[in-house]
Amino acid sequence: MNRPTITDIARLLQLNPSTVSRALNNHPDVSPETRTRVQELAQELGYAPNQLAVNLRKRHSGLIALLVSEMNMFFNPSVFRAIEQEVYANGYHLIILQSNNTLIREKQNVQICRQLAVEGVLVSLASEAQDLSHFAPLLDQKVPVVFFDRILPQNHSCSVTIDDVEITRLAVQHLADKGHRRIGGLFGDPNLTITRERFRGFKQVLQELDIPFEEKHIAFAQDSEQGSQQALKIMEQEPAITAFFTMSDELMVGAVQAIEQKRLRIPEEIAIIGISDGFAPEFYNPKITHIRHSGYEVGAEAARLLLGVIREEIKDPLHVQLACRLVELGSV
Amino acid sequence: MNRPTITDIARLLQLNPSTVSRALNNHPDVSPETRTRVQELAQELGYAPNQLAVNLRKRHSGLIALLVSEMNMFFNPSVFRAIEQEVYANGYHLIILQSNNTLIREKQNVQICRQLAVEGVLVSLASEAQDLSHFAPLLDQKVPVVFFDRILPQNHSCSVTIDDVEITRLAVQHLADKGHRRIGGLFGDPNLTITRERFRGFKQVLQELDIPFEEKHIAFAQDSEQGSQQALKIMEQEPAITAFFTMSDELMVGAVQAIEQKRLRIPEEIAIIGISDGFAPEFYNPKITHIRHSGYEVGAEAARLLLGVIREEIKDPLHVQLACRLVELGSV
DNA sequence: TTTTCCACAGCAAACGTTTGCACAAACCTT
DNA sequence: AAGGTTTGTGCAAACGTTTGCTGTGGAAAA
Repeated sequence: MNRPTITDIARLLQLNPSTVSRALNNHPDVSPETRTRVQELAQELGYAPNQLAVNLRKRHSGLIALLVSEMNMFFNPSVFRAIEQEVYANGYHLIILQSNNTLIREKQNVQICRQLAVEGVLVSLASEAQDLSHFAPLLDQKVPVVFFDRILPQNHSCSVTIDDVEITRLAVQHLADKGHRRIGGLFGDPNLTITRERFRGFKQVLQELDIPFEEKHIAFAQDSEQGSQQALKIMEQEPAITAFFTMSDELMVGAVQAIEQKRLRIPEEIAIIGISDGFAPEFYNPKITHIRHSGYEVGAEAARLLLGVIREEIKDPLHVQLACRLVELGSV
Repeated sequence: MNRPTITDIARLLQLNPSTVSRALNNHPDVSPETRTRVQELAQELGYAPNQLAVNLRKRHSGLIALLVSEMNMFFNPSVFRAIEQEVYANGYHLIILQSNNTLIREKQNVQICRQLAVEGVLVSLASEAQDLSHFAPLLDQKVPVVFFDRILPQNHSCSVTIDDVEITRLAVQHLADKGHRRIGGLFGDPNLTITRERFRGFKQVLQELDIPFEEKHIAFAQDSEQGSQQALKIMEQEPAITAFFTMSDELMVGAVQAIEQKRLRIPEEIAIIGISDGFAPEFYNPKITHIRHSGYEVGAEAARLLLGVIREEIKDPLHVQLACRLVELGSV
């Protein structure tokens, strides 16, 4: 037995499909009597509108796309949850497209968005993306786009990030307050704005504190494993290091591994401070002191902005920077 | 400037829309000459088919839905990645629906699937779901459904799980091999089949090993926090406990917290063994011995099954149980 | 009673594709 | 040269809704 359509209901009730449609949508033009007749029969038949037809007719899809580099355990679940909730609460559905950090996939994903007639796009850029030209197909069609987390500075759409310079300032300042002056720094993919900003912040704060910046104190790494190796290398080249700053949970995990491998005690022999929005700092003993920012908030804010743009409540590109705070645990 | 349609191209080329359609779809009925003429113009205009219209006409959406309780860091990212990749590689798109573990939301989500005419559904059940009656709307329409991870036994669709009894057997056996006979057990939501099965396995293995089962050695908890409290309670009621078995990463984290709070050393004073598919066991020092199963594999297998059913390559309900293995690290 | 207006329902077109069928021209058969 | 087949294209309907417009009957106003 096939799904009933509006036309089926119309036939059964000796009505015109248009009347049935209006009745179901509570259009004022239809009498209360027919309205209930229609709605009751619809209920009885288990009628559900064919969204495909509605979409075509209304020329929209009810879809919002999330373009993301990849799902990993460190950042995304909370961001993701926030986005899904916000999007769902507003009657849209979310479709996920991963780029695996490649530009080609990101381009394809943009095309997919266009084909599916998504009504808005949330983007956390692939690390390969050096500019935003591949988003032109969407922007040309006036599809609202909001960038978050991994963004590029030169964007004319809304964006949501955290204040990367401020975040490193908080971290390094805290280390300095505790007397550390030889500070190792572990940074992520140098292609990402987020990395560049945090690195810039790091250098800036050192300068403000009159601590000389040294190349051999810092390193870039793509993941935990590399982070661990780089941390080891730093400690070997400069045994006088008394503290590590790590710009992400992944790198923090790597650094702790290296420290444990060196059999150094935290915080007595070496301190470590990170940036986190997840559970990772709580896993360790002592727990890791870190600057906390909320992935959930980033996601929620990004989704809210996007919905605002879709509803045309927001006209101009807004660049939101979320605040964060120092969480003192036992690692410094 | 609006997006060009097939009709636009037809007009420009003095052709019928149907011919253009066929040309674009490489239908053999169209001459090579017109085919290239059409395709070149399409290229030039940046034509992309209106998927909404295609969907309506073809009566499908190209969408696969993922119904999941909620995104948390412990299980889902890897499952999720696998699913997205598999689904994407086969030309479908993924839409995510969270139930927040409530039955109401799960019912709504089923309705949404029906409305959007999704072509297949992957389900990890909400803990409130006691039966599968609310999936009837989908099954009636012959929409392929595959259950994974959190399933119910009485299902007539495909399912992918891990062998829960076997997994606990491996764990408890390992503890016993190391001489432990007073073993605490931490279990999750008792409404879930996964919990029941693991609990059943736990008792069964104890019996096989001639270890008496005691109520006060075990507890159920919904999250890390509760897990920690319950572990404390167990240790206080029964100080002779020498080992903990935890059925999930969340609970393992809770148990370790409790153990650290009691200032007991792992593994000298108390052992712990878990079940994991993630990084959590690696975070600790010593790393936590655990039974490893692959979330990625679960996701990939579930997606493959679903695609098989969609393509009608798989006719009968298949119940796949994935293998797992003991990973000996330092906690036992 | 006639006019005006409103409430309600129907008609038909439209959204952009796809596809079964018809048809013409060109190509092979004998 | 007549018939049959192939090749390429067009026609029109269909997918299930929504919506501007038209039209009707009856109530209210004159």
